[in-house]
Amino acid sequence: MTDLFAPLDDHPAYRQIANVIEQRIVARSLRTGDPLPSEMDLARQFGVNRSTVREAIRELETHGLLGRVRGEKRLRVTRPEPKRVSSGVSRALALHDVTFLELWEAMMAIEPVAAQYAAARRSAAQLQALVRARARFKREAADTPAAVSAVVDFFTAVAAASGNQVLALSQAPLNLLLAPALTRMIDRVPQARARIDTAQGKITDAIKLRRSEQARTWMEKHIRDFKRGHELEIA
Amino acid sequence: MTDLFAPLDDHPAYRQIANVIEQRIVARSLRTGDPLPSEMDLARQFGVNRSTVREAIRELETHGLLGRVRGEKRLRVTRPEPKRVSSGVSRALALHDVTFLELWEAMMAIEPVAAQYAAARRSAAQLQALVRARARFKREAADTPAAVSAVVDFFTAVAAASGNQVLALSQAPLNLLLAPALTRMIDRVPQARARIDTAQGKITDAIKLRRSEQARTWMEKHIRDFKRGHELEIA
DNA sequence: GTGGCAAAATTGTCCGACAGTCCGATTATC
DNA sequence: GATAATCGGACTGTCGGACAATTTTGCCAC
Repeated sequence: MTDLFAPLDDHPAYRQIANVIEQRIVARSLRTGDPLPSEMDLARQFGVNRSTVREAIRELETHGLLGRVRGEKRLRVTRPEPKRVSSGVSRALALHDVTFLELWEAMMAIEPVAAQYAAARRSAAQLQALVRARARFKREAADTPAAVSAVVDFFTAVAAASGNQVLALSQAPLNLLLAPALTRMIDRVPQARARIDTAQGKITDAIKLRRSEQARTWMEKHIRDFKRGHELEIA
Repeated sequence: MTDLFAPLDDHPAYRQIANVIEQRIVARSLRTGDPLPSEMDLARQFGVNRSTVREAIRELETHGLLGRVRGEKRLRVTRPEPKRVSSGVSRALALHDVTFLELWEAMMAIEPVAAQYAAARRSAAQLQALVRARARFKREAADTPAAVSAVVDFFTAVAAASGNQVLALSQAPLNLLLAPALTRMIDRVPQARARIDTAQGKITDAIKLRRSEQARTWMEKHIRDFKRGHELEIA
């Protein structure tokens, strides 16, 4: 049944090095903001060639664990930004051909809860961001890509206002997947814009007034509307 | 407010190349399973050195867009596996110092919904996986790391059975974050194991009998228990 | 301390090389 | 004829060295 011998996978050097550095970062022995030693230095320390170190570094860089502040040359330890991480997730999901229904169900699970916590915990600045995203949607409603981007920003702002990083990071990939679906929908369903505007208004008000239950309920209605819109669109 | 001009970041060649290949993959012009041309070939096509190509390839490899089947030498286009993707997310979250409460709130949003859909849609095989994970927990309850891993597997099996890839992928990082918290808790709260066992039993039964509402309710109770356990633990 | 400047260090890219290994074709064996 | 052993080519992982462009650093004058 169970194999007697596990296949031994040889880790190439660049992967081993990446792992070692990654563990240092996760263990906080290399802390956020610390500059990384130079490539030559690392090569010396690990006893490998600089090319090998570079390949290892690329790995960590794409994970968002290393990065450089603009105009600077040396790499520093960075905290992976939600935006970067979530774009990877949504690309993965896109490649797995997720259906609109799958996306919708996940949104239905997350967004209302995020709205609820946002009402309870939003800061003034977070409310501001919400209001701005909403204003932008009103202002640029005619320009489809801009309008869609404003909707995405609105959701992002709600998630950020929830004060819960896990929710925010779980939600972020959904936005990126929503964008294309919403783009199609918003152009083909005439009443879509008005309904989005209404819902965003109600949600914003509830969050402003710290009415958790209302925020949650309106977000639910809002998301439900997306499903109706999608059904109208494909009909 | 918004800057008029975005700072133009000069993309190094290896990043540009990575982007080009990535777009080909996302656009499906390179399809899953296709072998990638050899490094030398790519270098020739892009007009750069092989070292540069290699750095580009590392990026795509860590994103899970490229990989190789064991024992094979050439890279192939791969679909990013949830496991790989979610480990990146959870590492990001860990580095952002998420609190137990944040994690718990997110679990509370996702897991009950996943259980509900699982009851409605699980296949026989998926139910099997669930039952097996549960059995493993009972069997290895004494061995803390094994028990924790069994709990994680149980949650993963529920999410998989939900038939919703988005939910599954949103849930996966939560598991990885849960593990350390659960490890501490399970050892310090005597009744934890019994309560987990009860809850898993109820959830499994509900999913087996396709009782969506019951599955959801019991999962909610189960997750709530984690919070109580955590409060007991730190008390 | 501040500003300016030249030297040293660092990154991005290139070239060439070599051992180990995988693959395909050819040849040897039953 | 089918299978097994063999061989050469192709490819990857790693190495060493090199060079232009740019950043960082050390130093000096103010």
